[in-house]
Parts: sequence; C-alpha cells; structure tokens
Amino acid sequence: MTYRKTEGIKEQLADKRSRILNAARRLVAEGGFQEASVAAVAALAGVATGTVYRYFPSKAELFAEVVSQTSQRELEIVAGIIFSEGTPSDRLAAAIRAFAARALRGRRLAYALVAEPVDPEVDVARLKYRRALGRVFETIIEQGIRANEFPPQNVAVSAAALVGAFMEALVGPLSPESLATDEDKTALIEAIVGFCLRAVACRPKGEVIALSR
Amino acid sequence: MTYRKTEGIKEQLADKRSRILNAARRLVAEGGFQEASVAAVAALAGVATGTVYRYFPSKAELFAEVVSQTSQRELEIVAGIIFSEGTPSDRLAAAIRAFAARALRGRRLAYALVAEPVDPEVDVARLKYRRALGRVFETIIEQGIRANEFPPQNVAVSAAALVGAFMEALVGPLSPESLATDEDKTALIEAIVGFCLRAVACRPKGEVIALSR
Amino acid sequence: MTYRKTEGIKEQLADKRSRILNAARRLVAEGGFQEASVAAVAALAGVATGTVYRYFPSKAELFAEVVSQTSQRELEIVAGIIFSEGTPSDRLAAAIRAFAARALRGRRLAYALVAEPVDPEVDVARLKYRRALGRVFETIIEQGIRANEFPPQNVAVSAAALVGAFMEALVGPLSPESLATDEDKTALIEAIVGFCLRAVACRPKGEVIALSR
Amino acid sequence: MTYRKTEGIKEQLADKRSRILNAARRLVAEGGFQEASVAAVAALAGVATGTVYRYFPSKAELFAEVVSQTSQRELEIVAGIIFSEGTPSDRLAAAIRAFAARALRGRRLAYALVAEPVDPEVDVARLKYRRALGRVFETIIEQGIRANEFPPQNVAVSAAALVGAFMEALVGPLSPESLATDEDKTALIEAIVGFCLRAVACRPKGEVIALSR
DNA sequence: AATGAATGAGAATTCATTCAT
DNA sequence: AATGAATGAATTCTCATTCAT
Repeated sequence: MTYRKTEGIKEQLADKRSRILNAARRLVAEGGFQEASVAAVAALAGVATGTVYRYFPSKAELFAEVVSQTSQRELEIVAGIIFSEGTPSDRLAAAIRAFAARALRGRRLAYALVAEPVDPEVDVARLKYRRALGRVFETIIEQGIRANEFPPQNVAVSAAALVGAFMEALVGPLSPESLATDEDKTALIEAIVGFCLRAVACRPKGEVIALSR
Repeated sequence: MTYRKTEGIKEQLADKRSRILNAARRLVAEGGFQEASVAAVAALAGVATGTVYRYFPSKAELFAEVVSQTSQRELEIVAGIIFSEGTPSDRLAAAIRAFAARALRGRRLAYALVAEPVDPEVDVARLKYRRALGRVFETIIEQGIRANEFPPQNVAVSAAALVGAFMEALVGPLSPESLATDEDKTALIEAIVGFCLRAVACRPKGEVIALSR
Repeated sequence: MTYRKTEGIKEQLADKRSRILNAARRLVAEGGFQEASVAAVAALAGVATGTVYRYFPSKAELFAEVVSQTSQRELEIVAGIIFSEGTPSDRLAAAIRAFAARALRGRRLAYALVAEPVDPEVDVARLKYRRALGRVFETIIEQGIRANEFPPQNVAVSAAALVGAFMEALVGPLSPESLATDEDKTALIEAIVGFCLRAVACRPKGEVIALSR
Repeated sequence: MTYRKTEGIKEQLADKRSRILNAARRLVAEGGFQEASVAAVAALAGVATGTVYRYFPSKAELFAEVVSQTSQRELEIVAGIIFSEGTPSDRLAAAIRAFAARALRGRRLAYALVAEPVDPEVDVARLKYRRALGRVFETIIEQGIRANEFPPQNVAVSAAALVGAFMEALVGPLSPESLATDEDKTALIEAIVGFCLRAVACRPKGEVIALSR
C-alpha cells in the first residue's frame, strides 16, 4: 500500500470541516441556535462529537464561523451592488431585492443571522455583520443625499431602520409562513422595495410642493 | 397553622400570581429570557420555586403570559392613539413616538418582547403581539390610503416593515448603546418618525407629478 | 398534616451536606482525588448528582472543604499539644505520636491531604494546612532552641523536613501496607518519634564533646 | 518511499523510542503528569500520536518507563556514593547533597517522581524507585550502625523518613518557590544535610554521656 | 396551599486509543 | 512502520420539574 500524499488528504479535511459547518448552518436554519447542540451538529455531519473539536475549538467559535461565513456571502452580494451602475435609488432597490430573494430562501437562517441572540462570542460575529450591512446602506443613502436624490436624514438611523424593515417584512411573523408561488415572492419583495425607497428617497409632500413650485 | 377560607385567599392567590408575573417581567427586562430561571423568578417574587408551578403549568406558559400581558399594555397605548383626533400621519407619528419613548425606557424588555428567541410556546404569544401590533398599524395605513393621504401600498407588508424599522432602530445593535441626554433620545425618535412617515405617507416623485397634473 | 418547623429540617440539611462531605472524604481516602468524581460522591452519599451542587458550588470547593475540614481536626490536635505541659522534646514527641496514630488509621487520606496534587482551588486549602502544620512544628522547634534544648538550626527547613519524614514513614511505599498488630504500629511510631527527636533535638557529637568538656 | 532494511532501522526505532521517552520526561518536568497528554508527548517528540502506541502499549506504561528510567539515573548517582571512600556520615551527607543539588535543578520532575499521584501502573514504577532509594539509605545507615558511628535504630523507618525529609524540604510547598542565588541553595542543602545527619547519626545526650564514660 | 430540597436528563468538552490509508 | 483523523466514553455542571412534608 502506497501513501498518496496528494491534496486529496487536505481536501478530505476541508471536506469534513465543511460538512460540520454545513450541518451547523442547516440546524440553525431549521431550529435556530438553540436547537443546534454540538451532538446534533456532529450527528448531522456524520462524525463523532469529538471530531467537531478537532476543527473548532469550541461551540461558540463554530457558530461564530457559521455566522461569519454565511454573512460574508450575503454582504458581498449586497456590497457588490453599490459599485454597479445606476442611481442610488436603483442600487438601493437592487440591493434589497438581492438580499430579500436570498433571505426568503432561508428565512430561519436569515433571522438567526440578524436577530437571534446567542453567546457573546457568536454575537461579535453577528455584530460585525450587521454593522457592515448597515454601512453598506449608509453608503448608498449618503450618495443619494449628496446627489440630492434623497432628502436629508439621519443616515445611521435610516440604515438601521432599513435593515429592520426588510428583515421584519421578510422573516417576521407577519410574513406568511411560505409563499407558494414565485409571483407571491416577487410581489412581497416589490412591496418591501417600495416601502424602503419611499422611506429613504421620498420628500415629504410639503417639501415636494415647495420644490415643484 | 389554619387557612381562613375567606375571599382573602383568592386575593392572596391573585396577589401571588401577579407577583410571580411581575418578577418574571422584571428579570426579562434586566437580562432577557435566558437569565430568567424559574428559581430566580420565585426568589424575586418571594415565593418557593414549587409555588410557581401552582400558578403556571410550565416555565414556557409563565413567560408566554409575561409576553401577552406586557404586550397588551403597549398595544393598548398604541391602539388608543389610533382612535384619537388627527390625520393618519399625525396619529401614526404619535403612535411611533409613544411606542419609541416606552421602548427606550425599557430597551431590554422591548427587545425581548420583539426579537429574543425562546421556546415555541412563548413565541406563539409574541407572534400574537406582533400580529396585533401589525394590525394596528395596518389600520392607520388603510385610513391614510382611503383619505388619499398615503399612496397605495401593500398594507400588511408596510405594517410589518414599520414595526421592524422602528424596533431595529430603537433596540438593534446599530442603535447607540446608551443615549446620554433626552435631546439625543428625542433626536433618535424624530429621525425614526421621519423615516416611517416617509415610508408610508410619501408619494414617489414621478407619481406626485402625475397626480398634480 | 402539620408542618414541623423544628430544627429537624436544618438537621436534615446539615445531614445531607455532611453525607456528601463524608462520601467525598471516603472516596478520597480510598482512591485519592482522582477517583472521586462528582457522580461517585453523589452515589455514595445516596443523592443525585445535582444535589451535590445545592450544597457546594463546584467540585473544587467541595474537595477544598474536605481538605479544610479534615485538616482542621488534625491541626487542632497537634496544635493543642503545643500548649500542654512538658519540655519541647516531650511535646514534639507527643505531637508526632498523635498525628501518626491518626494517619495510620487513614493512610490514603493522610497522603491525599499532604501530597496529592489536584486542582489549584483545592491546593490552596491544602497549602494552608501544610503551612499551619509547619508553623506548629516551627513553634516547638523555636521553643526548644530558646530553651537550649535543641541545637541551632534552620527552623523552617527542619519543620518541613519533619513533616516530610513522618509522612513518608507513615504513608510512603516503604511502610508496610497494613500493620497487623497494635504493637507493630507502636513500634513504627516510636521509631519515627526517635528519628524526629534526634533530627531536631540532638547535638552533633563534636559539639556534645565540646560542651561536655 | 522505500524502507532500507539495514540496522539503520533499528537505530531509527531506538531513536524514536528515546525521543518519545525524552519528550515525556520533559513534559512531566515542566507541568507534571497531568499536563503530559499523549498528543503533547508525540508532538514534542516529532512523531504522530499513533506512533507512541507502536513503542508503548499504553500511556501508563510510557510514563512508568519515564519514572523507571529517570529514577535509575538518580539512583545510580546516589548509590555510587555509597561505595566511595569516607565514613558513613560523610557518604550520607554526600549522597544527600548530590540528590538535593539535582532535585533543586529539576524540582517539578523530582516532585513528580516522588509524590505526584498518577495511575496505579505508574505508581508501581515509582514504588520500586522509592524502595530502591530507601535500600540505598538503609545500607548506609546499617554500615553506620555497625561502625558504631550511628545509634541503633529501625533502619527501614529511618531510611524512609530520610527520603521524606529531604524530598519535602526540597520540593514541598513549605520550601521556598525559587531560590535566587546559589548561596541560598547551598544554605538550604546544608540545613537539610544537618537535619538528616542529626536524625540518623546523633546519639541522644543521655546515651552519649553513657558511652563516653 | 406552600415549600424548597431533590431529581436526573442534557449540554459542552477532553483525551486515550484505534485504524484506514 | 508511520500517520493523524476519528472515535466515544467520561466528566462537570445546569435547571425545569416534582413531591414529601
């Protein structure tokens, strides 16, 4: 028997690490952090509990990485849109559409990433994500204000409220449990986009009238 | 020691039940659901742990009632404003101001009531609250649309987004940890009110022009 | 059914606490700290593992108390002898005899108390004991030197060496596993006493000759 | 990769075996048996954990051999002094000085070899060492008694007590944590030697007078 | 009705040992 | 022969719930 010292071994390792991460993410997506015990993660990943600790020093760090990794992907997509073509309104709408479409696919996970509290170490990762997400929206809003496309407003508050608004509408209890058709989903997303655009882009009537005079 | 079978007993019971509920609410307000163990609730209420189970079948039902009870009070205040005098915009602003002022005073509790995940049974109570809160805002929005004060919009989505927007801006991690002065608080509240009013009341420019023609 | 609010309840509590402490001490006496798991202590005490934590905040504190409690008793006996009648030599001999007689009865425990390393919190308790034991012997040695009954010597070193000497002779591997008869025990103790007395009380020959001239 | 079937392999094996033993000893010397996990030993030896099990059937046997091997070296040094020139007192003093000087250099290791409890299998090795060490001192004491240089005494007890005395004074918690200067060390060693010599060599006053008549 | 001590299942983490490669 | 990833039993500690008094 020969030893294949190829990257096959590394891949296997990476594979198991990924399987653990994926299992953790799936459990969070289904039942939140509360239901994701190390034993459950290990079982779903098809490894022994001890194996989890070969790849992650603690449960907290495992889930911190779940948050980081998942968040990073979302963030990249949303952030990428800032640098695309179009007016601030267009790009804001595009960013929300992108985020919303993904969040609808993994509602429980999106909620966990944004709202569910867990232990402090995991929350650090989430806080980073939310701050980053907030900054992305702050950037768009600032650009809109500078372009005189958006009215003056407290940028930080608007950004936070934006995130809250679309997260609640997407994953909150007022949102239907499951949207059967893609049309339903599109309608929901467009309603959210409309709400958000008005919130940051609209000028109160009085002002509009004043400007239109 | 003998028990006097008078109505004093009923009162005593009612009293004890209330004390347990109040203790539970206070603990949630301080440290969230996580830190509110049955033993801690009992200790704060000045009863034995076993006594809690005479009044509530389980921890989950106790906290479900904490959520219901507390929510009911908030709901009444907000709902009361709907039926007061003024335009939909005025009443919407007033409702948000009232809610925000209270939430800022008890941020941890407000957060727990709206966002902190607990077991499913408690979540049912929270779901009811949020639906009820949503319905209140739906009512105002509908009135505004009928009065042609607000543009047409998906009322349910807007209501949910409203709740999400001001909750996130009030208690989310993007919101400053502590606002030193009352001016700071007022400024935050007014920024939120501005955001929310634009979101539901504003007409996109194009439409405004179209209408004004 | 009436409630007996007598000290019977307190006694029961004290009783259970004692039972846990006794169980812990017995396990340490038999197999050292290593074999005394919380589960084993609970089982031997006839309680559930959780019950141990009603009485002791952690395993470490439980065993720290085992050490303190047991040590205190030994210390009292040895220290008491300091203030009895007799020359320093007599009292030193009496203290060693008392300690030795007790140690022979619970050899494994005596060893654990003096030598076995465990976690730092427990070691603090043991360190206190050993320091206290050391001080007792230092006191006697100092008195003997002042009375010109003992030769000048490094008191701290002598005290430590004394403790080491009789502990090793009593519980070390060179000591027979079990001494069948009381005569055997007495012989061992007297041999130890002789060793210790010579060690602290004797004047080297040269000096003796010098003095006798 | 092919294996050269030369004696190089045997050497390599012996080499690897030694490296594992040395790594184990170093870890024990630094942090005691508790901190020396099989993984840590393997890492320090530069081999895989599984390899340890090719050379030693279990962790216990590995550490038993660490004890044996290390002890053997100490024993040889001390034993060598027995057969050197000089009176029993001189040789006893020289043996203690030699042992003490080495123990002070590796206090943690000396402590582990003599006192730290581990599993029974390792303790068997330690027991052998202590018995052997005891026998060496028994031999000197016997010679001293035969030469009428030492008073009659229970040789086995004295030997054990000797070992206990100097080990405790050297590595026990009553011994200072760290001796800054070489003078401090020398002073400690001489105090110990003095104690031990008095203990085995001195004649109680009454007896001395009797003999000198 | 009230008590609060007792319960015991469940969670995270460690590590000696094994075994497929 | 060597590797080192994987195993899983064992350990400490928590806390909702029960029940004898």
